[in-house]
Amino acid sequence: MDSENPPKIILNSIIISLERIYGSAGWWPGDADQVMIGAILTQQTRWSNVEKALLNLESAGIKTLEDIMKADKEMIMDAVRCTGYYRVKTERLIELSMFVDNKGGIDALRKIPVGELRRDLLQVKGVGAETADSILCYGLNMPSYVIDSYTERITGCAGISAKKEKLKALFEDVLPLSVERYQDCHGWFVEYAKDFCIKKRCDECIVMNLD
DNA sequence: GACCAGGTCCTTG
DNA sequence: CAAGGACATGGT
Repeated sequence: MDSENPPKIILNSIIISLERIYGSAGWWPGDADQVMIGAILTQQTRWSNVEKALLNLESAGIKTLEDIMKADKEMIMDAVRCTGYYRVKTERLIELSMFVDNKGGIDALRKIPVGELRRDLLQVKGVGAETADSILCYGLNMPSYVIDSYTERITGCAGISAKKEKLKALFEDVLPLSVERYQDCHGWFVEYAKDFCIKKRCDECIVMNLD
């Protein structure tokens, strides 16, 4: 499409179009604990399944990472079964909980510089780039842009052939340094992908029809 | 019944 | 490094 234009120009056009369609909306609900738990559970799974699992956990009295550590493992597995990969996800929840506990709790995390905390999070088994950035951006309100496969698909479709790591840098370059902005923008890409890239076809795609 | 979902880790070439 | 498999349930 606009493949002769620089990536920054293309990305700006997409973002402007998406904002016009979706406006802003609190896209990932919940406090820091709920976001962190959800960030693990949503791996390779629909959000509706995660919502069920979060309710299951709550019914079992598990609402925080601290609760995860104290809970019976079988109890956690039962609650998160509906998100798939429930054995590995249970282990990942426990790993993350222990990490946060070792750091002194969530309030202590907020005092760590975002780049440093991101590196530390990536050391946790089961926490990859997207999960780490989701935790930072939506859970702790720190400016770390989240790239997922939808974003890679949409930008690729628009002629930006960068992989996830490069895309993160590109988005953070183009967007103003604002957590709210990062949160909204990532949400737009996911909503857009769900609305147009899957059910509908590419000829209806704004990305392919930028003016 | 096939195919995909708001990934990540581990093993191979 | 890139590619391929494993992890697993639920919805269309």
